[in-house]
Amino acid sequence: MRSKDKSLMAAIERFVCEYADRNGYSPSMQEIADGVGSSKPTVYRYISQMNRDGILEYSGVRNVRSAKDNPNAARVRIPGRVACGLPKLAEENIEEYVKLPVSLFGEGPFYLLTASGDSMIEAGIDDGDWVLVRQQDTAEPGKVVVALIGDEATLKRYYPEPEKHRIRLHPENSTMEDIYVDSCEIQGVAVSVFKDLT
Amino acid sequence: MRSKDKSLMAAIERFVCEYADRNGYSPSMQEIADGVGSSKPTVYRYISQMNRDGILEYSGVRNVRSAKDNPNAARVRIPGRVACGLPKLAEENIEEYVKLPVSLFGEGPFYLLTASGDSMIEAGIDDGDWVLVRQQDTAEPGKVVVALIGDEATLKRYYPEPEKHRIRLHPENSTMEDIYVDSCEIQGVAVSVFKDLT
DNA sequence: TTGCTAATGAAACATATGTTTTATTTAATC
DNA sequence: GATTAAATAAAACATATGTTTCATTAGCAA
Repeated sequence: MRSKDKSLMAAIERFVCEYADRNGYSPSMQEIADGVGSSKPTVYRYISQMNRDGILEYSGVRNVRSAKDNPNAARVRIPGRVACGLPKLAEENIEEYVKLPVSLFGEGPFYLLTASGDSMIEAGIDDGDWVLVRQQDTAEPGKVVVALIGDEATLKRYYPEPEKHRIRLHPENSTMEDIYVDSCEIQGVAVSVFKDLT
Repeated sequence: MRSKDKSLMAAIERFVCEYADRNGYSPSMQEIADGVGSSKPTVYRYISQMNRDGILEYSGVRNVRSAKDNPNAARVRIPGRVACGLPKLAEENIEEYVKLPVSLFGEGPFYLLTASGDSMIEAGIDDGDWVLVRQQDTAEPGKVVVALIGDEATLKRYYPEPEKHRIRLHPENSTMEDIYVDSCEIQGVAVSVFKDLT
């Protein structure tokens, strides 16, 4: 019983990354085969397997990319800018994608919201600002989260109070009261604010 | 005597950029043709011409890219983060480059500064924030500019008062006084603030 | 060693893509 | 409107690329 060569897998992944990094586009099966000293069918089988395993993404001619090792830009989804601020993240609601440099904002998955209201002005989040949100369903205490309260998604600072079996959601606005909920769905953690000055 | 359709050229360039930005790889001739409502041979001829003209680079299957690398991403320089805030824009002082989507921040040339001090807190610019600056040596009244006062570069709101032969530089901090200068060198206009929330 | 199983690579195959040809259409000019 | 030259698009063509087939090879176990 033989098993597929792990070192060949690693070599393919490395070659794909380096080729894309150097040329800006993906290599062909033949080029990969030449690069790693194998044959086209073997590379094809490996890449198909690695695609199934999620190690890299393969979707047609000259389009194989490492799943994790994104170049240096994180893909950011921009949902339709709905007034209430509720992010509809179903694929069909995505208005556009942009890329933001990992070196400044870190790794995704991200989406962008436009902030509405003044509940977070003391955290520097004003009405109309863009908020870059890393999509995740948990958060560390004290982080600014996108929390689903009822049907509305809002930005609040997140303070779980497990000893009281509740969660405190803190608006960064001294004229507003904290909100207490038994539980809430976290849709992401705010990473950065983009404030237009023009 | 007819001449090639400039708007089709622009459409092809735009389609190529948007496709690449969205998908991460180049479109095929057919896809471009469908996208711009033309035919494959026509697109081929346009792209060949545009390649000769240096408008975009075409080098084989599924590899056509805008010559300006990626027009949907503006190249942004990040100078060394010097404490005093003075942007040293000589090429050798550039620490790194990042790319930011034109759709969010507009066209460059940009550079990034880290804000220091509290003179602009009422404009939402706090100590440690990133400030995206479009490099230019003039500004409209009321804009936040990077102004060189003596040897120091500072962020202030720009109010020329030509009738008094002076320029008023306004800190967005009510505890601070306006600064009046006869003239000052403008190094750029602040476009956006990136505020880290993590 | 022998037999078995799986991986491999050469070749054949299928498909996608790029390129050229050619007839047609379009727009400008007279 | 007729003439002309350029641009266009349909089709044919050529090539590159991906995919499958199949005989061979290589490893593993008894």
